[in-house]
Amino acid sequence: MPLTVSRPELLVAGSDAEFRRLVHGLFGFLARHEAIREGHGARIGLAGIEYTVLISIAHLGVQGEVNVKTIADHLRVSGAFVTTVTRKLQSLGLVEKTPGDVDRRRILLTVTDKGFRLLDELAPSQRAINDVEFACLTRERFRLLLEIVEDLVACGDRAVALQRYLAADPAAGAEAKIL
Amino acid sequence: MPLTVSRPELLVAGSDAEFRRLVHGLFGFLARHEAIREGHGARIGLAGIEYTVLISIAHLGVQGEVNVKTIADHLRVSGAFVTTVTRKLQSLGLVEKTPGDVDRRRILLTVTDKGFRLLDELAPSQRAINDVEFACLTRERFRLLLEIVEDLVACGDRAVALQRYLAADPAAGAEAKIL
DNA sequence: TTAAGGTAGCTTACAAAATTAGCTATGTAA
DNA sequence: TTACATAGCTAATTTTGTAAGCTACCTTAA
Repeated sequence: MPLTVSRPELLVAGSDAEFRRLVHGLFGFLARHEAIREGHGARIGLAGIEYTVLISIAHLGVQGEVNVKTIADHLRVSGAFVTTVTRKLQSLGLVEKTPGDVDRRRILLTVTDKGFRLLDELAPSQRAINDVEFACLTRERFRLLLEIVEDLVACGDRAVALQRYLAADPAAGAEAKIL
Repeated sequence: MPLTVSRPELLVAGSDAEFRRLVHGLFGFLARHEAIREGHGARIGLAGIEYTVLISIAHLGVQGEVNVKTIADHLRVSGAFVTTVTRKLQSLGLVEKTPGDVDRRRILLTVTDKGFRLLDELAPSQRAINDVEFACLTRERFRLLLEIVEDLVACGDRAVALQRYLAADPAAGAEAKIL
């Protein structure tokens, strides 16, 4: 098989196997994290994504106004989907949707008292489970990991941009060999 | 808002904001990685998941036999979905599906010459893009990150197990406070 | 100031992606 | 054998995204 990376820092004995193990590990961890979200939701009678939307509204609400687009961007799902999920949360009495005062295109999303009570109820087991999920992080590892991940996000953006550029170029294959 | 973790190693000035930033960053990076997979696929006329299945069959094939379940487990998708995608790849002449010889329930998946040619053709730009995506990884950071991620996967499994245990227990809320 | 064109946010209706459930065939162990 | 487990497939269902349309807002310029 051809190599999937060429930077020598990422090759071990000329092989990209370790590199691919890293990527696979990242996906594996995220899959577990999603399973745990699903479980948190189940504990309070919600689907994983419903719980995630609810707690996101609550957390983002601390720092400012939250509308449909805020949540869609934060969770990387479509706005239409946020419309659907928040309507369900509204019908359950956990979230309120009020037309914005300053900009009436925006729908202001707020968690109701009932919603907060539900999140409070969940918090103890959520903390216990998160503590186990991240038990392997020492203070130093936590600091390092956060730093690396934020750098990776920035590099990811640049990689997406490069890909877009190469896709536009008809002779991109040849060009890629030079890069 | 109640805290989502309680380990002091993960709290900064009594706040879990940095911790949540880490989790959000991990999801953000993976989203970019998926976008890049989509782009790799597009370059060879495949959807992202089709490209991913194709290259997974090729890579896993190096180490042993690959069947539908192998891929489903590796990519964490349902077996039924792998059935669908591999049928498409088969109809495109990129993958061969042959009933297993020793166990006739298993369907042996192999990449055809045409499939390998496609992957070879893609490889240069794939390498260029991956090099950019992971440009921020020094040798030492790569080593550290791989180590941390594999530990996190193991902790994730334990967290899922704890969650299952707490879900089964009616008085789990109280118990979680003690943990 | 106000009319016109453009943009942004939300929703509705529809389409696609992916899962679950149920079925058949094969393998395994009592 | 009989019973149970596993692999893959098909069909139905659920989940999520896309496209179109509506309303509200924001320029610009007459």
